[in-house]
Amino acid sequence: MERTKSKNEELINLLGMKGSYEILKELEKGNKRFKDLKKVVTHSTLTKRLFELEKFNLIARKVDESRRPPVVEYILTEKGKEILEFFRKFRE
Amino acid sequence: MERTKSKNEELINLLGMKGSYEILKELEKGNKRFKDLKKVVTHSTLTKRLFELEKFNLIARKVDESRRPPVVEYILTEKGKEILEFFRKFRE
DNA sequence: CTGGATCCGGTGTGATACTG
DNA sequence: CAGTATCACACCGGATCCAG
Repeated sequence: MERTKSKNEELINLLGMKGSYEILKELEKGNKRFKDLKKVVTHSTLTKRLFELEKFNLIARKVDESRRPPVVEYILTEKGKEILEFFRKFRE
Repeated sequence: MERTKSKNEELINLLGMKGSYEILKELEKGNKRFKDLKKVVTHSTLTKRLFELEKFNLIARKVDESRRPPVVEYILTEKGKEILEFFRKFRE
């Protein structure tokens, strides 16, 4: 019964997890920093989701190392936009 | 932080839950009965998913009452097909 | 500010037993 | 055959504390 999940199925699981959709929607409005995204999801959940969303290339990290402390921005990728577009279709 | 989820978000959650994708893919091959679907997911999980998938009109139940015991078939709806189509796009 | 590590409680999952 | 009920367990999410 246990099967190895395809990349596709893992992506679906990720989208279903808490915070994923909220983060993507927020980034759609424009690039956001960690502290901004915390308004939308919990700290620990945010940490985990950001890591996974980046792994699937739905978001990208932009780090400015020249600043102290470094400034990190999260950006919605094209793939991320596509996914958001799709789910809009199923609104009623 | 806690918000009431939109129908759309609930649908995403459902798709991310265990068994949803497996059931839809299986029904894509043709109508299936409860016992057939058990090959794909656990008994208890199957019960829950079928109920929720039907609630969102991704699948439909067809019952033949004339038979003893009644024969129940599950069918993939148009909406269910659309969803499967989309996720195919994200294959690599 | 941007995380990581940990602990703890709630919830989905799985196995099993039971019913019509 | 097609479910329902129950219970134990694993895992996810939330809160808190720590670090660069």
